[in-house]
Amino acid sequence: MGRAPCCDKANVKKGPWSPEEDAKLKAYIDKYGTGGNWIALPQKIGLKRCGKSCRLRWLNYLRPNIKHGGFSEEEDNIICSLYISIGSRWSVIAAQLPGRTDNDIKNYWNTKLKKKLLGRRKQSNNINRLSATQEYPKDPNGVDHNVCGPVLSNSAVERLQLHMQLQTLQNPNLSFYTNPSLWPNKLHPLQEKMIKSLQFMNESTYNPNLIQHVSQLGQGHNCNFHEKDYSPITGLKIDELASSLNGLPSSDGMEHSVQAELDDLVNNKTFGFPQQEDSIAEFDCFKDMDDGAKDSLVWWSNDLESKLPASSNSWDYLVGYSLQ
DNA sequence: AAGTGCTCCAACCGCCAACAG
DNA sequence: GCTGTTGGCGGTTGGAGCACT
Repeated sequence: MGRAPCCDKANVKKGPWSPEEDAKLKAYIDKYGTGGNWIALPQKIGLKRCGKSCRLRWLNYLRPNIKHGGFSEEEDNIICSLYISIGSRWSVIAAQLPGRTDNDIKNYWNTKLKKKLLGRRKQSNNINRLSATQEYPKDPNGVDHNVCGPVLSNSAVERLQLHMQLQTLQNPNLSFYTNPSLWPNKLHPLQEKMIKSLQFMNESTYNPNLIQHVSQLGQGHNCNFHEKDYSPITGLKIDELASSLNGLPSSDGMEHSVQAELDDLVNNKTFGFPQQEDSIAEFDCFKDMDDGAKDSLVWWSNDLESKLPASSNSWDYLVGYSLQ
């Protein structure tokens, strides 16, 4: 048995709001406020609308100081940076943009900004190919062991792709993605995984040199890594690379929740990598590692922590950091 | 001019967390 | 602690308007 509906669906009007309905709702709220109960409000003012619909109409269109359309370049940058950092948490993003609503930002992102930043050509095709055509071997228990394969979620891939473009635009010489001299001799399996994911994305944005570099490193993932194999990419935006990997599915196929990501970020924990050894062990390809190799996995997060000031445990810092 | 496809966005839907009783 | 109600949120849809053939 499902939950009771919030209103009598048969007796409520749906669809676009008329000017008269808008006027009624606005006049009432201006005079009395919402009364703390949206569900009861439409009855009080004689509107045949669902309370939720009234709330949405008020929040998105009728309340004062709402801006529609005409997003500035600065707002574009903020939206993009926050989307990369925290994903589709539109209410959080809207809170950083006075006068904008989450619905407006969501629509703007989905219809314009995403296309503007990622480009339309082949994006959907390649993303779909990535998610729909890849098949991974499973053991008899149905567990996917191919965690070294290109299995980033669409959201993670999209955010990563955006991130690459932004960083490359901002500082091509210091971008990990475009500067071969900054690549380590041997990539971490997760780095390889990330880059292999990019092979399925828009050809206009991934870096062929990087892909070639990965190919030259060999196809296999023996996962017998040693500390010396991972030269830290000194001075690079390792934090950004690591944060781009947020959303990696764990071995049970469940994606890291965005809330958990944000919590980790604001609490100055790892960027995309679990610090605890137990958590690392969840990745099947880490199971055969010796302790030293496991220890080497934390260099991304350690490097990040060295970059973050002690006072970075705040949302403001996170936003500022992502906008750098 | 008519048909078709695409874009945009207002509004809806369903899930979940918080809260009150 | 349990249950029902409400608010809040993100994903999705429907349709109006526009562009193209």
